[in-house]
Amino acid sequence: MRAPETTFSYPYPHPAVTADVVVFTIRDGRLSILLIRRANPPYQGDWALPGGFLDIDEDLDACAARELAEETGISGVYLEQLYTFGATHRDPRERVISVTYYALVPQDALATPRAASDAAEVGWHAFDDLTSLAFDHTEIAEMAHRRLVAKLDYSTIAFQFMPEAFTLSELQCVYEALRNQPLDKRNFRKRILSLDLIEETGRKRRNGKHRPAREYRVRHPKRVEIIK
Amino acid sequence: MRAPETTFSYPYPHPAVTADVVVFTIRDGRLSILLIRRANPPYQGDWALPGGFLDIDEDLDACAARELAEETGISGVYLEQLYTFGATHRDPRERVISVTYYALVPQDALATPRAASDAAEVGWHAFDDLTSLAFDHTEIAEMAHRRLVAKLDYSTIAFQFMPEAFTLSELQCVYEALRNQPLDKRNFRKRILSLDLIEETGRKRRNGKHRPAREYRVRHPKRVEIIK
DNA sequence: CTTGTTTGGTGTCTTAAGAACACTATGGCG
DNA sequence: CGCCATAGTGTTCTTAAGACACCAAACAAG
Repeated sequence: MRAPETTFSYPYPHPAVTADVVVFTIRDGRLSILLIRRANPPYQGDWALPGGFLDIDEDLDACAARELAEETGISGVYLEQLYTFGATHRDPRERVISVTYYALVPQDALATPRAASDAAEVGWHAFDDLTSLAFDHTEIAEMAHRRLVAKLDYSTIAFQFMPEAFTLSELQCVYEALRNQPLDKRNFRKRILSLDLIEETGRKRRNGKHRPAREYRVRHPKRVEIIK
Repeated sequence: MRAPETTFSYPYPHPAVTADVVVFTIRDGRLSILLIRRANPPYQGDWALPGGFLDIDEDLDACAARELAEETGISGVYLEQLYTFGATHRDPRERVISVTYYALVPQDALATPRAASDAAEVGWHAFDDLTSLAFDHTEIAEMAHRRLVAKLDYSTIAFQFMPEAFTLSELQCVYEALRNQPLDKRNFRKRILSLDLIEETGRKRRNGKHRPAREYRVRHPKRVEIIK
């Protein structure tokens, strides 16, 4: 932290710049996002997206990744720039330009959110149950959702929600949660397998008193490709 | 303009924010973009995208539209936010975050670019012939191009290049210039007409010593819809 | 006024992709 | 050993996309 008497001066007014992140996962078959309850004004007590101010010598992507790690303990996940919001009075304190990102966290993820150092409340919320968020964060979350759903159809982005090993039924659940509609099992498996993006691990998953399912893994887990 | 002794101070460093615009049109069947030759350092004499600093009480979209109008005389065209570039040393003077946009200008457009008040050189350049631009503007232009080509397939964005009245052959030329490949005339017309987005004006266009072409207009010229 | 040249305008068949649809297989449990 | 729950598998039909060739209208030239 800087000494309080230090200031930074410019010949023209400059806005502040933040990176804010919409963190998605699938929990119990429902699309959910990670929110932080604000400890201070403005919007004290409201839920908000994780994020924070850009360091002056830090790239935008790095800022988003750092804020995500600091505030939620999540790192190493898929992170993509979404859109930049800068309406003049979106933050009552000063002019703030928010460069927003969205992140996708694998289902299982040990990624149980750890509270930030300042012990703010952090938690997953089903996307469909969102009440209104701080600032313009509701609008941001909705745009992230539209982008995510759109990308389902022409990229391999859904695999970013999967753990290292998974079954085809689990993968289908993810697609169904995102599209909010049931899919035909045979058509789904046919299409996914024809893409040749996943392979069998050779193991089986026993998940109850019924036939066990084959386990699969993604061939290139970090890659998000455009398909079709 | 402000008095030079005025300064603006903040307890933390703030970056500058600009809006820069990739302006596309189709000229002589070739995709072209509008560039400005820089009159001052850095990159003096190089070609750059139109754009400039955000006013502190101005929305981002308004800034892009204003800079476009001021520097090129173009207004009232399709304008969409593209991506935000903020690498730490992309501008040698100070930390600058560039919120980029792309604009589409109708073919005919009286939109002959008028030079800005400071009489900088402004001109159209075929996209395929671009040499390297100032700052990271080459990268920005390439991303805008990728976005534009992608949107061709799932939106009605191409109509933004068309004048009020046009022929199907002209429309096909636009698609061919953007996709950089010839299209089958019959299949093209079948698909376009089946979308029910254009209608005949009733007039014909005489364009030489051959059969005249029917004129069409877009039903909702300002609307860009997602199709399929 | 006939002919040639140039671009405008049209339909059918083939092929590929997506949608609909129902039964057998395997393991756990009682 | 029989029941229950989820895993796994092919075919048919429908729809969209791609390939492909000729006649029409205006003008110019002779």
